[in-house]
Amino acid sequence: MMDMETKFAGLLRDRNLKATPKRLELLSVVANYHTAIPYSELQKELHHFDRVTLYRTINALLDSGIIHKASVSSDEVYYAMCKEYCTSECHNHKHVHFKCLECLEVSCVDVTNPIQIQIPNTIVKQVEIEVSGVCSKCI
Amino acid sequence: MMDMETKFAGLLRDRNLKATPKRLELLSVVANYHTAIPYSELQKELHHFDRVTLYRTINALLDSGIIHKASVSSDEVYYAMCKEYCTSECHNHKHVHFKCLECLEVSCVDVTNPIQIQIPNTIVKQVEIEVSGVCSKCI
DNA sequence: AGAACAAGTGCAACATTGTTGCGCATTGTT
DNA sequence: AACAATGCGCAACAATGTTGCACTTGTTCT
Repeated sequence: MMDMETKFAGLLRDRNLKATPKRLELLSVVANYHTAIPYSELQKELHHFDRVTLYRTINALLDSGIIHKASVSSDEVYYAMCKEYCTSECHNHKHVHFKCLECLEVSCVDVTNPIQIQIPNTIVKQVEIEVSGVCSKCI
Repeated sequence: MMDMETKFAGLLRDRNLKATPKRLELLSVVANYHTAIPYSELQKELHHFDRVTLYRTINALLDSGIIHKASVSSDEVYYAMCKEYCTSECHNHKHVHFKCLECLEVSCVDVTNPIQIQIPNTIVKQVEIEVSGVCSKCI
């Protein structure tokens, strides 16, 4: 089986991004974090990154659809790997973001039956759903 | 019929906030804007406010549930009046936020049939839905 | 394997926004 | 009218966003 690093390098090269050590490290941190990782945690784990490098690396990965952002209830920003193949134009997720109000963990939850939302006289292109509540561990 | 200013003063006093000219002016700007107002527009219309005053006024009104925030697709932040009676603990909206990708307007759209989301083994407390697409004017 | 080119990174610098403290001004009340 | 609680402007600092530029590194081509 292909190891993580090889897989990440492939993801990067597919999008014409160079597979640099910084990017591979950031991806490994994001991927190994059990849930969506808060920005502050990324900073902590990657404190040896220059602030600007962290900023640009995150942006590059967001733009190219390798990671995605989840900002539930407008406090801190969280990042997680994209599961499906996403591009800069279209982040296509069949999941919702769930934030536990107790432990503050944010996770991506797959939804079985796709959520249909129709708004009269409009074309709906993208739907983002952010749910907050209490997770199984905190009940 | 009660004029706007009197109505706004009532909203404020209900929540033990003083009905100051600044707050009344901000509320009138938010209420008279045809859709959800972007922060930059608030700044523009209220450039005679001190930066900190704008910040604290917005926060006070958010906290007390007189206005609410809509941040669709994580770019600029938008504000709109709360239609139902909200409190700091519970913003209770039966609407979704719709952002037109063409004209960039954000509006609150009422949904007729409430959206039910269930996640196994969790307690769902709040659901926020942000939709983007093309509005009727831009089709 | 090495050269050449395109892309990535660190540093410096500046802009914007968030946040707090404090003294003065204003509102709502007695 | 006067008092107390709250709101407001100013100053100051922190955090983050953003850009330019010089140096380094990954990738490709030979």
